[in-house]
Amino acid sequence: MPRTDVPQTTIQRLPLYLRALLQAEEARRPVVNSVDIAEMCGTNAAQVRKDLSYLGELGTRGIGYDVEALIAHISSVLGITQQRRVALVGLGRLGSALLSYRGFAERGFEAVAVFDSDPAKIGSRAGSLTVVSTDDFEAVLEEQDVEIVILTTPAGVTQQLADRAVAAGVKAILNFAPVRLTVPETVALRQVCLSTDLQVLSFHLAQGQQ
Amino acid sequence: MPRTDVPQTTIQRLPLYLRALLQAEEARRPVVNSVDIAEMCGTNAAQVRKDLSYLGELGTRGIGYDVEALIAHISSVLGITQQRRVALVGLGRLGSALLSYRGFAERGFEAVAVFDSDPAKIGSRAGSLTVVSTDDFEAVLEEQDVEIVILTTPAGVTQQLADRAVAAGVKAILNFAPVRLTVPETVALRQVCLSTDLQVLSFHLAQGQQ
DNA sequence: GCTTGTGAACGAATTCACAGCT
DNA sequence: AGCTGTGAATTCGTTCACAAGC
Repeated sequence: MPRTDVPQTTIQRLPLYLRALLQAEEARRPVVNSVDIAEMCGTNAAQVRKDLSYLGELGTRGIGYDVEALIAHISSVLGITQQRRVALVGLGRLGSALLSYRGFAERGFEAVAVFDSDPAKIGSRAGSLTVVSTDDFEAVLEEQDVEIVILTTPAGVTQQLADRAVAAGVKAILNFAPVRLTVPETVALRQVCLSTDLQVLSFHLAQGQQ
Repeated sequence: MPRTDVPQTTIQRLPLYLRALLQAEEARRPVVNSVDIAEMCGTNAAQVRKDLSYLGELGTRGIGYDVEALIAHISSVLGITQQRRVALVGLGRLGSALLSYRGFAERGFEAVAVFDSDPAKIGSRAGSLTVVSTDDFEAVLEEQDVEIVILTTPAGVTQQLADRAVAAGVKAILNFAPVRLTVPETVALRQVCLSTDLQVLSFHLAQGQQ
């Protein structure tokens, strides 16, 4: 089970494969082969086989991959067999959208705390949760045993909140604020920049029209 | 001006450099060097120089890069010196959040149409725009000369809307729906999957706790 | 002296092609 | 016969290290 030296790029494709497999499960297909998965994901079969081979010998030669077993295995590698406790910081429009996004809950991510600094929002309801002041950030993070923090806060305060989250023992951060965060090596960090994608598209437009 | 063979990875970093440069401009710094940019972006200086060298000889040896000039040049390569006309499809929570996101307007992306299929929303106001029925999709896309379509629609209808957008002459699509879209080679496509990032973080958590 | 721009070295990821199993 | 798993080949991207220029 050589989980450690799985290439970064492979890890990023695992959620994609998982989605394809869940579709196959939905369609009551017991088995799929690498060509099927590749078609559903927009990659090629060799890539799929190579990626899956990093996780072990999961297929059967001459047959393909057992859908149920492969779902279980990928879920296990991604660490989503257990619920992951998530806190959302910043209940603006984006924060609210993420909080109500079913895709998170479906993949085993459970929102257990919502923070905001706006007194008008503190104490109000957000889904099944009550909005908490960022004054109580560390205390609630520890109390709720939060593993992942999602930041949708204004750029200026985000690094500081990240630092506090790290100090409170949070081990993973998903940042939507348009700033480059610095965190210790031991903390996993993903930065999502929504306007980057538009700019990349714009580049291709500029190419196309010469 | 060898814009064509700029590596994909470099293109993805250009928005990052641009943001750093805009910060430097804000701070009234006339010149920055590759070390400065690297620090602001969390990369290394060699990477910055190599990336920028793909766009031409933009720096001055012994000095660095002129902030204003470099902003202008990167903006030009990214094709955001002109306004880009964008349409949003699907005015759910995520759609609303994106519509009100200042980061888009700041980078030259102008929302010129908003679509939804919900009769309750059609005709209502969204920012300065009126929500239009997807029945009128093609007509309005052409009339408004839309270049980029952002899809935040339910998975099931998304491919179909993408096809219609392509048929209406749209040349770039940003897809937030959790489906893999198929579009012609000539159309630029970016897929954003919000739950992928959480799953990648979860993988690292699973690693950490062994 | 300082900093860019870039060939060359290196490393990582993808693709190929086929041996090995069912 | 069919499909996986994987070394080998290739492509792609990053980093090094230094010559060229201010």
